[in-house]
Amino acid sequence: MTPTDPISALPKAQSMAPLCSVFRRYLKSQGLKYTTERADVLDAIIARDGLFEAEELLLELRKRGQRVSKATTYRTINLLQNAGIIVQALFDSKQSHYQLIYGKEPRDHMVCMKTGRLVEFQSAELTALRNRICKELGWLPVGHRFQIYAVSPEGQAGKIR
Amino acid sequence: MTPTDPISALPKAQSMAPLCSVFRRYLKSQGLKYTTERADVLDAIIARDGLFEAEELLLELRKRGQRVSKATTYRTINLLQNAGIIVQALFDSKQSHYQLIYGKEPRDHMVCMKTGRLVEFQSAELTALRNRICKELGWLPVGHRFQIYAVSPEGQAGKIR
DNA sequence: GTCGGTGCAAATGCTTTGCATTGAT
DNA sequence: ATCAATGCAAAGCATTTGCACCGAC
Repeated sequence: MTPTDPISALPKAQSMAPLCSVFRRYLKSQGLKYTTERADVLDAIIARDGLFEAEELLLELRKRGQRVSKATTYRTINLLQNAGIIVQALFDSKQSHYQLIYGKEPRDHMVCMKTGRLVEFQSAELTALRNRICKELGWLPVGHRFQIYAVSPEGQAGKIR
Repeated sequence: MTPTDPISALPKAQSMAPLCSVFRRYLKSQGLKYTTERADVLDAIIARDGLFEAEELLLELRKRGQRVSKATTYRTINLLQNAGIIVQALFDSKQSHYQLIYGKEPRDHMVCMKTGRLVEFQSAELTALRNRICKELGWLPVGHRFQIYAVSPEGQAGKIR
């Protein structure tokens, strides 16, 4: 798979410029403090490397023996959104789902309407199209979210339902 | 604007095969009843012809002098989702937003990160890309949701903030 | 030493539900 | 006539907030 492939496999762990310093810089710029709790939340997010919900983060933190309250976790999630490090993702769910996005191509999602299977993918073509649409309208692209609803091969085989 | 345009203007009111009969058929298939309340809710949705929230629907219904309770409105919204007539749309909002989708090309959304302005658009290219991605992976496309985050011309001009 | 941060528990607000009554087929 | 639908009010549940104490800079 090459970068020009419409669909490129996801690297399992994408090593990044230190995210924590990005967060620290954002906090400083806002006159806010970089606390251990906030660092712990970001670490837990990095450890998951994929979609997550607030409740899952709390579990991850507990598992790591890091004690961060529910309130602080939610507050930190909001800060990370403002910092442009994470974004909301996934429709059709009661709880908010988030994904790490800073410095990455957006990861798009494909959901099977029969089995519920969720697949992440990346499409350089989609990003290019998004940029073209923005350019035509005079907007400056920042990011996007793309979710496909479809029926997976298993779903078509009628193995479920 | 032609159908091959990446961005085609939205028809102001797209006349459709009778949506109510689609709904009625779905309800019958589930052993459910087509009540006046459910018809009223669907009518109100058709009248809006765009994004809406549950609360807005209630107002629309009141305006039309149709008395449907909040509970029934929410219940009908869920039925319409199951029937594939409406879907959820838009991230980053506390309330769920829905859009009429049955028999239409999906309408995509572009949100300005400075001013909050929301623009709807359609892209045939995007649908084609979606179909291609599905085909490559052996999935059957059903629909999609696409939301662009960008800065509008006004936002770039710094008129806000 | 100072503010801002944290944790707790209570509050909020959208959405769902239980139950007695009403109504579509 | 029957069985599901409605409306109301109460319950649920994810997320936010007020406040007293705590800790990073």
